[in-house]
Amino acid sequence: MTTPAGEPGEAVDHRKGPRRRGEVLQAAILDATLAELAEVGYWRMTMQSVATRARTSKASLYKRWPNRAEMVVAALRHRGGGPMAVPDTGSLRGDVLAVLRRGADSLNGLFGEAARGLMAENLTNPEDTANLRAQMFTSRDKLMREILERAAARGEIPAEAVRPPVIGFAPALVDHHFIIYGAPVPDEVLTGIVDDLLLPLLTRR
Amino acid sequence: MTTPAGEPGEAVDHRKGPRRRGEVLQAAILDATLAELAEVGYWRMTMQSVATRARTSKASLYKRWPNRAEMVVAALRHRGGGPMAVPDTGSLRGDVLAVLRRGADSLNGLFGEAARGLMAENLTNPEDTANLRAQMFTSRDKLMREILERAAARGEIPAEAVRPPVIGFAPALVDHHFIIYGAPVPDEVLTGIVDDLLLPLLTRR
DNA sequence: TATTTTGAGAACTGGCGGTTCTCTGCCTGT
DNA sequence: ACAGGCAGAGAACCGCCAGTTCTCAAAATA
Repeated sequence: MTTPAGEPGEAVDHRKGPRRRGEVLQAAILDATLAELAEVGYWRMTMQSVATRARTSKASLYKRWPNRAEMVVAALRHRGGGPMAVPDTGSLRGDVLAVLRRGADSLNGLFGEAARGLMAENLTNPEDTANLRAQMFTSRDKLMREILERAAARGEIPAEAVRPPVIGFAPALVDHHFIIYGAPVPDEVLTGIVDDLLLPLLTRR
Repeated sequence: MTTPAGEPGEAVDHRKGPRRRGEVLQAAILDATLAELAEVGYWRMTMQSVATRARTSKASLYKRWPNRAEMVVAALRHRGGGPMAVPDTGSLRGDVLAVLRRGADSLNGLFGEAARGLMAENLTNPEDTANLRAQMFTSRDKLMREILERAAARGEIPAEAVRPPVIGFAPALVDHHFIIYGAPVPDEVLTGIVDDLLLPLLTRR
């Protein structure tokens, strides 16, 4: 969130003034990307607007990333917010809700704005973004799996209930709600998924 | 600006063929839209390409619909394919699978191509398309509800299990798969949803 | 026949993605 | 210390498409 020179200031002609390079410039570009994303949203953000805000040129952007989508992905990664810690509330319900709430919170903010744009881009040319897609879901699935296995170890649910479709469907439904109805995803949706679907399914006998 | 062609300037009038109007023209445009949709897909279809294929002009398209999305919706409606009949296979599993398969088949074809494009458009400006969205889901939910209630009447499942989250989540998961992984949606995904999630959830005791 | 409506066709505006070209500041090797 | 080269700045440029507007003529109407 540093946003280097802040907002004001007229354009510094870096042909004369200090010229940034390498990491410094890269960071400035990514910060500008995040700022644009937050300020005008994915769809009003153009390569030119990012370049201008970072006080650099489009060419410098394209030297680093082949298109807007990859630049946005890099910006999100740059911001940090790595894989979330596995919650441990002591109960399956608490753990799952923590994961879903954290996911929903992300979608309600900057990440959601980006995700919305990237998803549309993905719908436009599905083949170009297969790896991005995979990468987005594996960490989440691993998280859910861990939670469920711990619940099984505690005896809260039968171990054989932890199967692939069960692992992924709760977050998928949150995604779906976000895609179809947009942000914010109400908390009732999350509790509904957990209490009406996931828990009944797992604790059946 | 200006450039009102002050002078006649020798117009090339090779518009000699019989000129269509009204409904005939409208139908030709919608057919051309469907053809383009099938041939090059939503994203390579341009207003110009549709106009050219229909042997008309962009102006005639914009006279009828404000943008590509609405034109595509009109084209799909023009093609027919109204609400599907409620399946009655005698078993809950059969009925639900019939609904899901029919939905998946739609997504695998022309409708899916259009839906992909419209969804991306929807992600772009969510507020402009709220009604379209609602219209798409209500009929499907009604269908599922009917199937579940019939199963409850047969005694296959407890009547109190038929609650809103349960009604909608199976088709939502099919959507999600389509959105994330594209078409075609494998049949194993459908049977997985039914056998690993929906049926265990409904028939638990 | 005279008039009105509507379609055809093309030019035009405006914007954006992406590329390329030139100029020049900054770094590095010697 | 200096030369050479790498890399960034800035702008021009290409292609593409959405959407608009203008003119002319064909079909409908009177």
